[in-house]
Parts: sequence; structure tokens; C-alpha cells
Amino acid sequence: MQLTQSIVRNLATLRKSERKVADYVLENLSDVIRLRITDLAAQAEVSEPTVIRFCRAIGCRGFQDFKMTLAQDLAASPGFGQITVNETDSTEDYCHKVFDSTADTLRKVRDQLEIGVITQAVNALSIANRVEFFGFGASGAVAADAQHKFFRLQLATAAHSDHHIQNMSATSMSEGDVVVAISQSGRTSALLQSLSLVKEAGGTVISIGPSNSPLAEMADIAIEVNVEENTEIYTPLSSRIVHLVVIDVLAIGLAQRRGPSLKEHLLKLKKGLKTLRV
Amino acid sequence: MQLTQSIVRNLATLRKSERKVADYVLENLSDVIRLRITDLAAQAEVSEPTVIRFCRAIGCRGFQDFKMTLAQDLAASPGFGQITVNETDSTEDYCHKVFDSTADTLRKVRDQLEIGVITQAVNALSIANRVEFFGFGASGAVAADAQHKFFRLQLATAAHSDHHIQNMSATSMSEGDVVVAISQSGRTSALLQSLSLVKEAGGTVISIGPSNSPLAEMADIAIEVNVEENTEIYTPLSSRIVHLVVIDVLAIGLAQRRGPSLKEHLLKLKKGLKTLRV
DNA sequence: TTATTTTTTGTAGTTTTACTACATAAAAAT
DNA sequence: ATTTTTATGTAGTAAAACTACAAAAAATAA
Repeated sequence: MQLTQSIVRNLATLRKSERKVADYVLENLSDVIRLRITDLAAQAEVSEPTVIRFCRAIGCRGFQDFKMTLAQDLAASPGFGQITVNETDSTEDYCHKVFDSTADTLRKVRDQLEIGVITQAVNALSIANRVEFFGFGASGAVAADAQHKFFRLQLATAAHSDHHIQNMSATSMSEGDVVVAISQSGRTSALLQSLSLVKEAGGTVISIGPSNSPLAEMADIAIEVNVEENTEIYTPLSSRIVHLVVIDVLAIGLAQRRGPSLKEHLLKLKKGLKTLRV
Repeated sequence: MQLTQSIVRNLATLRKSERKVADYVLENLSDVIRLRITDLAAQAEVSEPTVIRFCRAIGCRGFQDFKMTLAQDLAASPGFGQITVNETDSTEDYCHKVFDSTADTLRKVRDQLEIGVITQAVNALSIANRVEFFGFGASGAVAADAQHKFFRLQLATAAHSDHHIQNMSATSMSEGDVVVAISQSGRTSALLQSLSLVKEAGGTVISIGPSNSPLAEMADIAIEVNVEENTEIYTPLSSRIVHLVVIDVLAIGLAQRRGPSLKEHLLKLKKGLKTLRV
């Protein structure tokens, strides 16, 4: 768990002078890791033992442990700094920011993912005769990628980002078949309509999208992915990438179920691809 | 820069006993951050001053600094542990591994990216009348995503993953137009063939793929992305994701060039999309 | 309010830890 | 073989982190 969260949570139980420390720490996160206990005590205008008591209060073993934990937390999610790109950023700046913010988003989603739901989804996929991926816009590209990935796992699979084709395909679904519906908003009406047909036909719907959305409610198995999409223009929309990683997780899960028989198949595929290269 | 890299790089210049420390550290990365100087000295079978000398030799100010830096590095890229999924992994295990390894890959590529090349690419894109994305297989999906993303930036853009269409489009290119070629291997012959037509027609080729590949050599602007694709079956192929993030970087760079006029355009787009939702 | 208890906070001292100076041992060069 | 250089450890120092305890503040009861 994040140390900063632990500080905020225990804020109420802290004594007055410990709180001074907490306030200073939260205000100067990145500086604190370079301070000695003497310095931090001086900055927060308390005594050294108070600093130690603060560290213990938020669940650390001592000051050293506190600093170490904080340093690791900060390194793991650089999101505390500004990750939104602004007009004056140099190429290097925005380059790093885009990579960092994406990595940070992945980290956040990872900790928030419901493991049980993933297991359910892998179960459903492993018994499916047919797996199709539905998505519009940016999610259409994600669906295409997923199709490509699952195809390699010896699965009868397709991706559709055309509403009419989705509908036609939906009506031909049968018991046990799976449609993975991908959406950033979770409220695309055309997608929801296609999915209702899938369910009517007896197919299973796995959704990848935000929670509390019509999509999540309608799905049999809802993989809830909440990415705070910064509305700033210069911020990249990273939900697509998170969706791709979720697809990766499903593919890995499925591959694991299949076991070694798959290995041989993948080798054959690789050989086939080689002939297309110079 | 990664501390472990710094250790490996300086391995040759280290004295015999310092090397013992280096060996122990590299073997027990995650444990070291919890050791005191006394313990590390004991484990590596050297004296304490030797440990300090080792820390200085690899560019740290002292033992504390060394431990802190290492802790941060480890937190930022958990890739030192095993990130390859194995047969006995639980759902939670492989879930985390997939997310972590992807985040780790992003970090590595970030540090390796040539900033100058990105600037060149953004320059080329900003003066292009037409921008097209070429890619096959998994890179086809990346191209589709890129097309979608750049379309929002008021750019005449298309994505082709069909060789014939690529060829037709290539011949109609004119001076200043740009083709962004995406490939995981950098040696897909069909792609290379299409690109030669693009260059003949006077178009600029930006490549996203591994260095030292025919693709990188042929491109006018080669964005070199080297992802050590683990050949283990259970490992996800994350180069697609890195390519997407590179696309994000280019898009952000382009958006920054455009400035505030783009803001208005994006707001209009958003409004239009709203009507498609429930 | 005043006295008593409890809690909070800091002072002063202890222990631990990192680091330095120097001496010895090993290796290299003469 | 002897001197010079380099490498490594011993012993000691400075410092930082932590503890025990006492003073101060706050809360409670008379």
C-alpha cells in the first residue's frame, strides 16, 4: 500500500506535533528522502523523537525505514510530480512525461484489478468455441490487436468495429461463445445494442471498461478498469494501453491453461512468419 | 541511469574485494536494501571500508546514498525479479507480472529513446500534408490506433495493413508527405517494399522498430525501439505497447506545435462523440 | 477554580551506524 | 631483492538514529 495513503489515513490519530511532520512531509515529498532526521525535525519545527514517533505512527519501523519506503513509493509512481505536458515542455520533457504517466497508470490499474473477475474471464474464454472482440474508435484498434493475439492461441476469433457486422455476428452466437467488449467510456450505445443481441443468443459478454457504466452492468463478467482520463489536451489517453495490457493478461492466463501443447503450435507459427522476412 | 548498469559498467575497474561486493549486490539486489553496511560487508566477506569504497566507485556518495538509489531503482523497475510467467503462477501472480513487465519495458525504452530523432519526426509530421501509417499483423493494430489518434489532430491520415493498398497509396505520395512504418521485427519484406515506393515518390519515411534492422536503415527518420522480446511463451509481447506510447509521444509533440487552436477543435470532436452515447 | 491524572513533547544521554585515518599486506615495478 | 605502488583491513571518530526520562501541556475530577 502507498505510504502517502497511510499518512493521510492516520492523519486524525496523529498528535499535534506529529501532524506538523505529516504536513511537511506531504508538502515536500520528494525533498524529504534527502533529509536527515535532524533536518526534518528542524523543518517541521518539532524535536527528533517526535519525527520518530511520527514514523512509527504511520506504520514504519523507524526513520530509516520511513525514508526508504517513501523513496521506493516515489520511484514507483512518479505521478506525484506533474505529468501533464504543458506548452513550454522540451521534447525530452514530454517524452519522459508520456512514458512515465503511462507506466504510472499501469501501476494504479494493477492494484485495482479484481483478480477473481480475471479468473472468471479466463475460465469463460478457455471453454469458448468462438471468441470475438467488439470495439469502436480507439477500442476498435484494441479489438484488432486482441484478435491477432488470441488467434495465435489457436482460438476461433474475430474482431469487429462495424456495428452491422457486430449485429450479424451477435445473432449467430451460441451458448458458451464469448464476446469481449472493449470501451473507454462504457456507454457507447451501438456497442450496448450489439451486446444485448449477444446475450439474447446465449453468448457470454466479458467487458473491459470503466465501472458503474452501462457496459459493466450489462456484462456477464465485467473487468473494471478505471483510468482517470485527464481532460487536459496534452495528456495522452492511456486507457487504450491499459486495455491492451488486460488483453495480455487474459492471453497469458489462457496460454497457461493450455499448457505445453501450445508451445509446439507457437513454434510452428513463428516458422511461418519467418518466411515473410528478409 | 540505472544503478545496476553503472555497477556492471564499472565492473572492470573495480578492485578484487570491491568486486566481491559487486557480485553479492547483483546476486541479491532486493535483499541488499535491507542490509546495514556491517551485514553487507560480512555477506560479501570484505571489510566495511571496502563496501564504502565500492559505493564511491560506482558513483554514489556513500553507503546510505547507494542503498537509497538502489531502492528507488528497484521500485521503479521490478523487472529484476522474475517477470516471466510460469506454469504454477496464480492469477494474481501473472496479473501483476504482466503489468509490471510492461511498465518496466516502458521505463527501459524511455531511457534509450533518442530525443533528437523524436524532434525530427515531429517536425516532419507538422509540415506534412498527408500522414499514413503502415504495419502488418500486430503492428497493423498499432497503425490503426495511430490513425485514429492523429485524425483527431486535424491531419489527413490513413492506416494500411494491406500490402496492395499500401503500394497504391505509396505511389501517390508527394514531397513532404509522411509514412510512419511500424514493425516489431524491422524486417518484414512486404513493408520494406512498400516503403521503397514511398521514397521513390518523394515521401518521408519515419520508422518505429528495432535498430540495426533493414527498416531503420531505410527510414529517413528512424525511431529506434529495442525491446528484448523474451522468447518464453508466457511472456507478453510488449513491443506493441511501446510503439503505441511512441505514437502518443509524437501526437503530444504535434499537439504542442499546433497550440491553442487545436483545443477548440478537440472540444468540437468531443461534443460530436457525446451523441453516440447513452 | 484547583488538584490530579493523563497525555504530549522535548532534553539529554546511549547505541548504533557510517565513515576516516592510518597501518599492514599484497602486488607491481625497478 | 628492494623499492614503490596499490589494495585491504584495523581501529578509532563523527554522526545519526533511537531511548529513557523528565518537563510541560492538556484533560479530567474534585
